Amino acid sequence: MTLLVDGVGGIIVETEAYDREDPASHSFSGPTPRTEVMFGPPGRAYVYLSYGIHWCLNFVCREAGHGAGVLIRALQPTAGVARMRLRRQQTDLRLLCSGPGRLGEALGITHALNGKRVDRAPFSLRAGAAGLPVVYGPRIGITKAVDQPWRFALAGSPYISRPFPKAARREVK
DNA sequence: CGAACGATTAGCT
DNA sequence: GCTAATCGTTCGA
Repeated sequence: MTLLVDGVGGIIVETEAYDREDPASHSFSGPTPRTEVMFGPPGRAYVYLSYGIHWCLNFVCREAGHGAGVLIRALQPTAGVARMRLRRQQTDLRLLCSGPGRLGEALGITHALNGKRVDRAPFSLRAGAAGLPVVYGPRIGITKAVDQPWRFALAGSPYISRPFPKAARREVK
């Protein structure tokens, strides 16, 4: 899909899934002031601060109260590129949104968007091409549940945050 | 109330 | 490949 925030964004090329019974998920230990949005209705933005520095964007998934989400890890920039370059102080297109923190900075994600519906302004979400090859493998930067292959990406995209292991699986979605 | 810990990135080796 | 930067959240005392 194509994700825009205030008209700025691109094609989602990398994501990770997090679920309630998942030790790597913020929702694992139940609702807290930080994670309560994850336990609300689906289709909302869950925004959290990573390492005290980076605002990261997730979409709340599954039924209300479940506590699942998808971390948006990378975009192929297509809209508002000049604005993203300014925000990121970065000219290389491939380094604009290739990682959840970079993406957050490029799209102007802050805590103010936490809990907002992703089908309303300032968000825009639009379906893109179907039938593209998807690779999946281990998630990045976690220490628990490392065996869950819940990182997904558009196969061959140069805009993902890190390469996949050689053994990564592939399927057509 | 204090301390440890990150769903990361940038910069250097 | 390794590490500092940096601060809200969480957990134990």
